[in-house]
Amino acid sequence: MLAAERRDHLIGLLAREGKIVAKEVAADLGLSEDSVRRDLRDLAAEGLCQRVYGGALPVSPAVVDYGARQAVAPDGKRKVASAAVGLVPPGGSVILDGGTTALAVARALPKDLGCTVITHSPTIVAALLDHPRAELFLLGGRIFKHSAVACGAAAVEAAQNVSADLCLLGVTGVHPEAGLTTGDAEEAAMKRALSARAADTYVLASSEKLGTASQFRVLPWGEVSGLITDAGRGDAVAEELVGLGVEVLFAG
Amino acid sequence: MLAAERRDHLIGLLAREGKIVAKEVAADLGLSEDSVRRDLRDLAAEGLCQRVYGGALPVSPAVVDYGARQAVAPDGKRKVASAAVGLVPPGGSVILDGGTTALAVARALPKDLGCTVITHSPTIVAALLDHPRAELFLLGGRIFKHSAVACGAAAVEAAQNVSADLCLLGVTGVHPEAGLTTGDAEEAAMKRALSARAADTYVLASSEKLGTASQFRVLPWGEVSGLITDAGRGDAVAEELVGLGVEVLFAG
DNA sequence: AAGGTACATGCAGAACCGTGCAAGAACAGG
DNA sequence: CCTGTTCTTGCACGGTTCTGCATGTACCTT
Repeated sequence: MLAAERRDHLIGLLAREGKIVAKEVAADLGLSEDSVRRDLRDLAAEGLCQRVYGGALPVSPAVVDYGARQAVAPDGKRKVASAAVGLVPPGGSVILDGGTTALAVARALPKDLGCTVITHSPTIVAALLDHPRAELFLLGGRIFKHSAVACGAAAVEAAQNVSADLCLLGVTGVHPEAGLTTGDAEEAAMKRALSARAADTYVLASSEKLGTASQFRVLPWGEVSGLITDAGRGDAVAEELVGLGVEVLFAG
Repeated sequence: MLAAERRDHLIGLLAREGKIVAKEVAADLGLSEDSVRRDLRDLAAEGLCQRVYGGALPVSPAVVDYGARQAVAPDGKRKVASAAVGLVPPGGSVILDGGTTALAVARALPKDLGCTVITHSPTIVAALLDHPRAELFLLGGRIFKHSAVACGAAAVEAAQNVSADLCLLGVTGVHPEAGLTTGDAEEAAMKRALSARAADTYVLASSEKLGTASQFRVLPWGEVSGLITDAGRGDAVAEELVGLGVEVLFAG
């Protein structure tokens, strides 16, 4: 048994079983406990495991259930997200808004898609860390805890320095007359700033938002390229928007 | 069952069930009540649970998952983090670096502490979203996926617009001659930029980093206010640093 | 107040750890 | 092919830590 092979075995064991007992492993592999202990010591020094009395534990016990804790988006948002992913130009750049629908888009992005994602949401960044070919650019600023995104003057200013092919915007209200609205003035301003930096802006609108309006206007219909919704083709509000000349993409 | 594993189990149990009955747990795990009691005593001494007659309760019913979150950081980092939290001036501002040790600091911050936290790490932001009285400012820029922080020219530039009372810096190498080092040039530059914006800079150095050096220098000893480590008072490297005039805070 | 339960402490045996050392394997250079 | 060096491995040893039991005390319940 090669030393490196043994190390890999230990790491694998740790991931599978969640713990390592030096004595047991030594017996299994038919070598001395000293060697196992030495390996564990080395791994711990590299931060790959946590050495404890009797064996070792993963650095973070949470890794075991990591996969399970990814909450699934409601069906509607997932449909909208899938359709939105289709608009992202491979090799191009996209500005992703914050919010749960945009997060669904991030999660729906193919893992090996090569593109630049610009966002003011730390959550979106976290969701895309494991996309090796995606370039991430984070817009900083004061954090609005309510929606966990950067807003305010600094964030708007940071947005002035980027541009992109596409902007995917989440809103809370989509109304034929009121236009696109959201519940916070700062957020509305930020969304405007983001939209202004992209060639095309599409709005992510799961069906429950159609026909509703919030307090602060984000954009009038004239300044968005289109709307993505999971509402059916017969939906009254959607049809009204089509009548106004809005390009509506029916997802699902 | 490993001793450390048992401790984690207890913490998890406490978080899930809200209480621990020593007798039951001992029977469940098939070991003596003495061991369980000893563990509970130790946990209570670290402030991770409240010892009561018959078992244990969470330190505060409000923060049921506090202990569980603390548990994900290895012991050394947790100690360093606890000591670092003591340096944060209430009502003041602190620049928090990225990395697992800094994350441990964020998690160790009292939930109702009123202060301004400036960081280039989306992960840190996420960890502090549930601190209602903490003001968060995120420094944006190109995301380095390896360590999940914003780096590069834009991030350094963003840092120029902030200042703080304290900067808590994580590094990968702490060496008496080589100074503070890290494995990436961009990150090193970013750390320098952060440090320059704070009145005081303290380095978070869990014991396994003492005496090691990485490729890129972050700062020489003259430019840091002090170092926080969980190494013992007799540690050779720590003592050498004290001899060099570095203020070393022994957490423990 | 009394009985039972939980607790802290001390102790002994066992398990575990780090270190030093020597034997052997792998390897580079002559 | 031989030789010296380096690295790895297993063993021995002294020290540390853990564990269960016994004992006397503190606490809760009735």
